[in-house]
Order: sequence, then structure tokens, then C-alpha cells
Amino acid sequence: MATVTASSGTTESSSGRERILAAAAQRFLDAGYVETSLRDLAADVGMKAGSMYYHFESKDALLVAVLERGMTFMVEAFEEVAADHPPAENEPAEERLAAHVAAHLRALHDNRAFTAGHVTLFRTAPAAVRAAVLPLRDDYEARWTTLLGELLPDRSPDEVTMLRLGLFGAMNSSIEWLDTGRGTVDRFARLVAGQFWHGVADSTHGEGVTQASANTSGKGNR
Amino acid sequence: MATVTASSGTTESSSGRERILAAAAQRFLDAGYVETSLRDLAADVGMKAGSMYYHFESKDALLVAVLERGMTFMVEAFEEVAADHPPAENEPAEERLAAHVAAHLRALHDNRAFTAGHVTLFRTAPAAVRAAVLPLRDDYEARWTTLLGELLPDRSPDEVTMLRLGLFGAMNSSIEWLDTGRGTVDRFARLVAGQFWHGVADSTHGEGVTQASANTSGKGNR
DNA sequence: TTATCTGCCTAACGTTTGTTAGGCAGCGTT
DNA sequence: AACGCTGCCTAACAAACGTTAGGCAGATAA
Repeated sequence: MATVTASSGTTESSSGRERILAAAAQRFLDAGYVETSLRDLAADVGMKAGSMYYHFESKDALLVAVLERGMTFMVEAFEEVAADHPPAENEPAEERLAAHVAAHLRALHDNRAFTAGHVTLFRTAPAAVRAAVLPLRDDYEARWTTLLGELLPDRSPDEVTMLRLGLFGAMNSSIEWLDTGRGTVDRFARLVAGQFWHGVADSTHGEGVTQASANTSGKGNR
Repeated sequence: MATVTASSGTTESSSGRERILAAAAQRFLDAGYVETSLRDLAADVGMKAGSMYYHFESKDALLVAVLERGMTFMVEAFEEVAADHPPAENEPAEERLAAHVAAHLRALHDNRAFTAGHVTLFRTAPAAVRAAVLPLRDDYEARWTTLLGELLPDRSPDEVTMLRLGLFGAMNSSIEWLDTGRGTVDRFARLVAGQFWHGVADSTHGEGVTQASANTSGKGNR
């Protein structure tokens, strides 16, 4: 199986490559990987299909580049919050969790085009693509596992793992229904963090998530 | 846009149609919809590609049939539990929730091949396919919304909707990592139900979810 | 001026895809 | 015996796909 590389290359910024990357991310998100043709993609950026091979060695490499950037956004957002909420301080666990949940959701939705691929099309991506992106994903997941392990010292590692996967499922699935918008994302973040920590039976919910723009019927799916 | 029908037809049971349906469900789950070719699919059931058009009018109709069956499993499982846990009795809300969570996860994993499509490939399915399956989906979601509304009378409808979507995300994403097996699924169901209701800070977790066969590194993705 | 590199285009290639028209063996019914 | 239905096959179709080889205008450097 041929390896697929995509990271770096030259000085990173050339307008052509960047425009292809952005258009590809958007199309992969809207239509999926296989159903996106290089000809349509090229038309988006005012090129012809063959021309894109000057910037990317293959369609697979394009997907790898999109996914790598997406996961890089997530890792950077995590690191930023981790710096502000170090484990040493005796900050309440609930607040540390809330900060990380908010950061995850913000990074996810602010860079939706690049990050959503990890939710929607990583599973069925070509094997070579998955292999190329997996180290970055494992890295991010390991940070969360460590964090939750610190926050829940009396839970077994297996429980921590399953709780993390459940939390990821709750957060990441919002890609498919939560209307983008800072206020909305932050409100959902508070709801999820509060629910994850205190449960839903707790009557002391915050200021409330009213007027949330949830796509309640699913009919908005295009 | 041409409509796509698939439900019923004859007496339902003819070996040919049924074998195609099962093989298609499995292949769609493993490889995705577009990346599954009718020729490979036909080979699975010992046929040639053209022969399948005797049973299904198109590839899209095949996908519709798979998704319809999957959602039917879910609805039936819900109804079964709803009959045993009627709203009238003053059963603790926590127990009603736990029963429904367990039923959802069991139905999901016991019929994995048919149900998983709703998680993994509904979003990017052809528009005609989504339109054909959407009524069944809306029906199932409405049952859950009603249930959660009864269980959480002091939450706003918007909050209920978002909590449901979060719960669905946590449950449904397990399709991608939870090893099938009755014991495992039931243990995860108890963990999720307990976490959703009491939160993760509650120290009185049940007998514990040890030895859970979670695919912790994600490396198991094929 | 000449040479080199960047960035894109044209035109084609081989392959794979969903789909269809027509045929044919086996069976039960009349 | 003739008929019709079921269930599958063969062979081909047009369309779309990812990818490649070669070329060409413009800028930059020697």
C-alpha cells in the first residue's frame, strides 16, 4: 500500500494550494469524499482538474491534508486551554471540564470544514488516508483520556475511556445539527458540560439554553 | 426528483431478495454506499450484477430498503419497552430512561448492519433516499422527544431537544467502537443511562463497567 | 538574451460504474 | 402440450472517474 503524505512541503501559503484545500474541505463536508469529483472541485477554484496535481499528488493526499489541518486545530485549542487550566492548581474539576468542552466545541465548529471530516468520513476513508492521519488523532484522544483520568480519579481506565467516547459522541454529533454561531455553540457547550458532570436530573441548570437553534426535525438536512 | 420506493412488495421472504438485502447492509456498513459496487455485492450472494434488478429497481432503492428495515427495528424496540413502562405508573424516571437507553442500544447493535447506516451514511445519502426514509426517522425521534419531555418536565422544549441529540450522539457513536456482544452492550447502556441521569461526578456508580471491550486507540478501524 | 521555474491548461488514457435489453432454463397451471 | 411466471444470465451501453504526459505563458535570475 502506497503511503500518502501531505504535510508541509514548501513555505505553505501559496494561494492556489490554499484555495484548493478550502474548497475541498467544504465539498467533502457537504457531499462526501467519493461523491466529490476533482472536476467539480477544480471548477470551484477556477481551475481544471489536471492542474491540481501540481499542488497535490493525489485525491487521497488532499483528504489527508484536510484531515491533518482539522486535527491540528483541535490539538492547538486543547493546548491553549490546558495552559490556562493546569492540573496542579486546585481548580474545581467541573470548571476544568467545562473549559475543555467549550474549547473542543468551538474549535470543532469554528473550523467546521476541516474538522467535520473526522466525524463524518474518517471511518470509510481509504486505508492509506486513515493510517496517515491516525497518529494525530491518537495524540488528541490521549490528551482527553489523561484529562478525564485526572478529573475522575475513582473511575477505572475502561470507564474513563467509555465516558470519553460517549462525551465525544455527544459533542461531535453536533456537527450534523447545530447551527454554527458563537453564541449557540457556547450555550450548547454549557449544557453538555453541565449534563456530563451533574447529570440531567440536577435542577440547578444554569441560565438556560432558550431559543437554541437546534434543527429539531432533521428536515434541514440538505 | 424521482421518488424511491422499497417497502414491502410481495410476501417478503423470497430468499433472493433477502440475501441481497443482508449482503448490501453489511457492505454499506463496512465500505460505504458509493464505494460499494453492485458487482461486488452480486458476487457476495452468488449472482451477477444485472440480476439484482429483478429484486430492486435501483441501487438507491436498495439503500432505502436497508435504512427502512433498520429504523423499523428501532421503532419496534421502542414500542416494546414503552408498553412495559407506561407513563401513567409512577415508576422512577431514572428507571424508565434506563430501560429505553438499553433498548435503543440493543436494537442498534443487534441489527447493526441495518441500523448503522442511519449513523454513518444517512447524511450524505442521495437526496431521494433521505426523503424516502425521513418519515420513519422523524417518527422515532418524536417518540424520544416525547419521552424525554415527560421525564424532564422542568426543562424547556429546546433543552429537551438538545439533550436528546446529545444522548443520541453518545449512544449512536458506539457503533464505531463498541465490540458487539450482549453483555458489553448492556454494560455500556447502564453506564450511559447512569451518566446521563446522575452525571459523572456521582460516586455511587453501579457494579462497574470493568473489562469493557472498548477499542480504546481507534486502531481497530479497518 | 538565454535559461529556469512556477502555475496552469489540453487532451487523452484506461478503468469502473449503474443500468438495460434480450434471452433462457425450470416450474406449475390450464 | 402449450402457456406464463420466476429467477437468473450475457453483453453491452454511455457516462464519469482519477490520473498523466506534454505544452505554454509569464515571471525571475544569470
